[in-house]
Amino acid sequence: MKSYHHGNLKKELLTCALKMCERDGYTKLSIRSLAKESNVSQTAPYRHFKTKEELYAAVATEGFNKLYKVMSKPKSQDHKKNLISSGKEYINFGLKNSNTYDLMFGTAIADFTKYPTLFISANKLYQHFRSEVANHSNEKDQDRIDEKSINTWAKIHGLVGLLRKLQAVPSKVLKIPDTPIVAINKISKDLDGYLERFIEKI
Amino acid sequence: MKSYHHGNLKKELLTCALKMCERDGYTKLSIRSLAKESNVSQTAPYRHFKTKEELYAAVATEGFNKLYKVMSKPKSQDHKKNLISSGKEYINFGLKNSNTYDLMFGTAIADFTKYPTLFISANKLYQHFRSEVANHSNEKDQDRIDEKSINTWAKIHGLVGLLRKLQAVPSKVLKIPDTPIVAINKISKDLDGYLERFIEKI
DNA sequence: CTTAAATGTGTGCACTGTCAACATTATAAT
DNA sequence: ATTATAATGTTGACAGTGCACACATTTAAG
Repeated sequence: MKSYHHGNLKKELLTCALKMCERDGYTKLSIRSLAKESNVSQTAPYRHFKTKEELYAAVATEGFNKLYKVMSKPKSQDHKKNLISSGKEYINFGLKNSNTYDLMFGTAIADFTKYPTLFISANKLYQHFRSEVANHSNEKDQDRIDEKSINTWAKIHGLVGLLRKLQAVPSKVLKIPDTPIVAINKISKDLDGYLERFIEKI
Repeated sequence: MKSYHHGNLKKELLTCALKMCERDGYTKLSIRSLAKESNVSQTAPYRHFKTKEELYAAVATEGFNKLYKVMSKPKSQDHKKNLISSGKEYINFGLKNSNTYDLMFGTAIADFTKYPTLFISANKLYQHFRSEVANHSNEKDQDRIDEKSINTWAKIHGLVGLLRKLQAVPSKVLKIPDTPIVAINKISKDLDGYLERFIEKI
């Protein structure tokens, strides 16, 4: 016997959306399918998410919060190790939650500043990351810290993109020479060593 | 007086699709709107592109060819300058053709190997880029060249993503402290210097 | 206790990808 | 040259989509 009013629909929609997004990709996540999977009428979600982009933003926010959580786990005193560990967590997140990752770092949400909570969550993550870069590089100049942070982030982010292409590709392609696939495949087999080497150069 | 058969519809659809993709973004590029804008019936494009993804692949292929063209322009004997110039061309392309860029490097087309011409075009671009990295770094070991290529590409690609976020954001946000936006804004103001510095470290 | 706000449902519109049936034209086989 | 066939175009239909509107029910504020 269910009541007319759900009571906690927004939260339930959100967790359901997260699950669906990760399962099917955000392009398949529709407001209607979300409603159906939550056993609620087609237009009920509109009471909680005014547009589809707002739903996207909510899912992405959760993503940033999750990623922040794993990247800000208690760390050692070894700043280099910390940074490497964070890098690994980031890459791992990008590979395991690749559909949510798309939403967070793709172009589905053009302007983050339209969604304050999303903006804040994303910034919190950046600030944490930046502080780790600062600690490791032992730098004082703020501009240099900024640049190093951007450098490092850009590279890890780019790497995630490439590793995902690798995942998508049928395995027989791994042997076709002169493709970026073989190069990235080599890296993926020694990700730890790779990270070590490139953090060295920050 | 137009005849029943168009004669060269495929090519015309493709150029029209390129234009529409760049103008409105690939999410807005629908087979039906493409048909309408080409003054042809709703389902006519299906004779030339079996699915929407195949249309995407065709547009992306054109994108890779264009990018290859600008990156492989005749160069000097100075390998470092060449690489910097290529990097600039890449970034410029990503910012000016940002919607096509999404299609080329995003996740709209999961598996490139399903579309041989696309796969070939993308690989040709990579090979050229890789040769420039090899020339500049004066390296012989193929694995190292691969890694340097991936490094460099990942970083430039990541940078393009960040610069695009910057473009999307309202200008007043540029001053909010502790955001990646201010950091990337600083870099964008001296892109040449930035590229110079980071190529130095390859 | 009444009234307004919040939250749910149902219906409808314009759009989408894709398919099947059909019309016309170009091309290849005889 | 005629004919069969393949290529290319049109029409109509189906299910799914975002979203706006009117309506129902419940909650909360006065």
